[in-house]
Amino acid sequence: MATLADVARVAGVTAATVSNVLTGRVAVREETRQKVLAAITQVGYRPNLVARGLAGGKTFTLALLVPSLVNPFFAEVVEEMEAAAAAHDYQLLLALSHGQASTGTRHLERLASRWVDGFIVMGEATTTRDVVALAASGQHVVLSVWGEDPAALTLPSVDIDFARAGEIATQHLIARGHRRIAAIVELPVQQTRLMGYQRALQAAAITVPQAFVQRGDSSFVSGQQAMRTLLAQTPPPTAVFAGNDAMAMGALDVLHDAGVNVPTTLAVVGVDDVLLAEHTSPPLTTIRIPKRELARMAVEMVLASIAAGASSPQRHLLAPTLIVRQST
Amino acid sequence: MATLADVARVAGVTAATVSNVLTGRVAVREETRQKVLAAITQVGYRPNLVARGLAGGKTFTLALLVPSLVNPFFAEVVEEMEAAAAAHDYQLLLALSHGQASTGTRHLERLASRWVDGFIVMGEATTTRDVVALAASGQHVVLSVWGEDPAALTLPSVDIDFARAGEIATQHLIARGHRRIAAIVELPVQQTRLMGYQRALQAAAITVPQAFVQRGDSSFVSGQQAMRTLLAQTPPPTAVFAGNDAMAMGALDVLHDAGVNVPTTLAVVGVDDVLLAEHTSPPLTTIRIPKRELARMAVEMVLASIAAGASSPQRHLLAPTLIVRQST
DNA sequence: TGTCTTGTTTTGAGCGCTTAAAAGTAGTAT
DNA sequence: ATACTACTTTTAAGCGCTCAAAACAAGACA
Repeated sequence: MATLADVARVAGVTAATVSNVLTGRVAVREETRQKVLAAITQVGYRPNLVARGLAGGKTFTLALLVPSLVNPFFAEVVEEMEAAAAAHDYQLLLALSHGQASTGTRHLERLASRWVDGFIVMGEATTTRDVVALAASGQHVVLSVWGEDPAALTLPSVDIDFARAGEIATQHLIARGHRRIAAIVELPVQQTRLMGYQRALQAAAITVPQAFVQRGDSSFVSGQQAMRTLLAQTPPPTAVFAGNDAMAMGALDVLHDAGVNVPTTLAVVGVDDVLLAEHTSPPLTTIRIPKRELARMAVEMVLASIAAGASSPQRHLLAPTLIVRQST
Repeated sequence: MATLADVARVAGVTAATVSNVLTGRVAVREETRQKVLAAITQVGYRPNLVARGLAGGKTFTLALLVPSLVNPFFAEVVEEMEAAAAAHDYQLLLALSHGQASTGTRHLERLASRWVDGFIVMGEATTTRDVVALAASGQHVVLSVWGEDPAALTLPSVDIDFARAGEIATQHLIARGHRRIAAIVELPVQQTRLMGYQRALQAAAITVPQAFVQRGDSSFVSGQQAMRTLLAQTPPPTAVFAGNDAMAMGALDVLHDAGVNVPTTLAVVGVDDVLLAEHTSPPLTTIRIPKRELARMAVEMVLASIAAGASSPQRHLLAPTLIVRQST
């Protein structure tokens, strides 16, 4: 691989001049510039980013620590983050905790060895203690989808207003005339959605039996089970708010098999707006999460933090929107 | 951030000695070793991997170029690759082509600036020309899920035997007594699956009308459309081989709405074995792709290539397996 | 003709680490 | 006491690039 020195030799100048041409930091006579440019293409020079990183203290790399890619939510957000980073000529170093905070911690330790310019840590892929320590050590960290940990409040973050998601979903059901509204949520992960659900009910002065709140684990199967339990109650609910689309789809499946008409007899609303939600029968009413905005904002925030040299602990809360289809 | 020199000062030795303790390349007296180790924890030293990369010529980073993460197949494979890489203390630099080969090319160019020790390029995320050039320039490249391009045959690769997938799916349908077997495939991407389908038919001396081969784009919706077209034929097929599960699910959906009994009147088999395949009604018979093995092999292969200094152009073809459920 | 400017290029140090070779430091054989 | 060995540690030269400061050139000005 050709180096700066090679280019310099061919162009008959010094390495510094070539560097000046490349960075544009210092003016270079046009004639020399052309000579250097010609030499660059002649020897097929490509800058060594490692050397540049060492000399300049910047690697143009962002570390992204995420729990998992099997979860399509994260997969989609990561996809967008990559695009956003690439748009700023940044590369993404991907680290997955695979659902284990200890794995996330280990990754963070390796990454902290002055590798990357900034960190985006999502979905509690490690402990709050770790990220706070990381930020305290002078690294640029942005949190995303981080839940309610008060210790994390000092760090910049961009989150989804999941309480609002639960609230507008439930408000929608109420507006449709429902009063016996059940919920299927995974706790503690979906705690805030549940709170939004409860807030909406309270605002409408509606009370529901304790057993109307069923727990799931965000999977299709758990949605099925919860729905069966809800159907067994007397009287059963006339509407169900599911914490995510997978569980909502499980519920739809059970209702279908049980011959319960959706939405006439029982309405269902989910959260996520996954691709398949449009194609269930009936098509699923759901809450759309602004994943793209989430991704872009997170990237912009770390980059801004890096550019500014310090991070202003801004906290953004992105609002979800209701997508009405035929399940309500 | 503390440096080697800081540690050296505290331990009362020279930087080289600290380096020797760290790398273990040269023996160090036990007493000195302890002093150095103590100094390391005292100053909270973490090696600067950029500097190490520059000095040692190895960055312990692998570049992963993939078309997209929205496709759950890639998401899952990337997840496994990350785990495999991490197990070898390697980090993954993620680059997505977002379905555009030109984007992939651009990524490759940046990455080639001596950044990474090796490359894994999947799903034709760039042109074969690019990867061949990359390998020719001395980089360690492993291809995966690369289709049939003869120009790529010189490069090491690990692929899925998709022809075999189409074949065993079709053989399964034939064994179930079907003879009027249709196919829904995305071309050219799923060309090999189609070939496997045709091979199985031919081996059983079965001929089907031209119109039994329908094209889709791997989406749920395209599966629906293709299925409607197939149902309109007289006589319609008694079995359908779909190139992936999403299209198979679309087909199931149409059959369900049309009141066609599955599998009695019409059998359906997909490819992928996505999580949801187990939960369709009826549960989908499909072909499972060994994603984990694919991921692990790809990583092992680049690492082996890096370790050896040269790449042996091994080509691995992983066999898929039939998962029989209730749709056939 | 000598001194300033202004514009352009070079010098040289340094980023933090690795590594081969040189220099010490015993301990053992002669 | 001297020469050899076997260990340990240090020296010093990079890896490829950036960047501030110095050096140089040449035209402008007095």
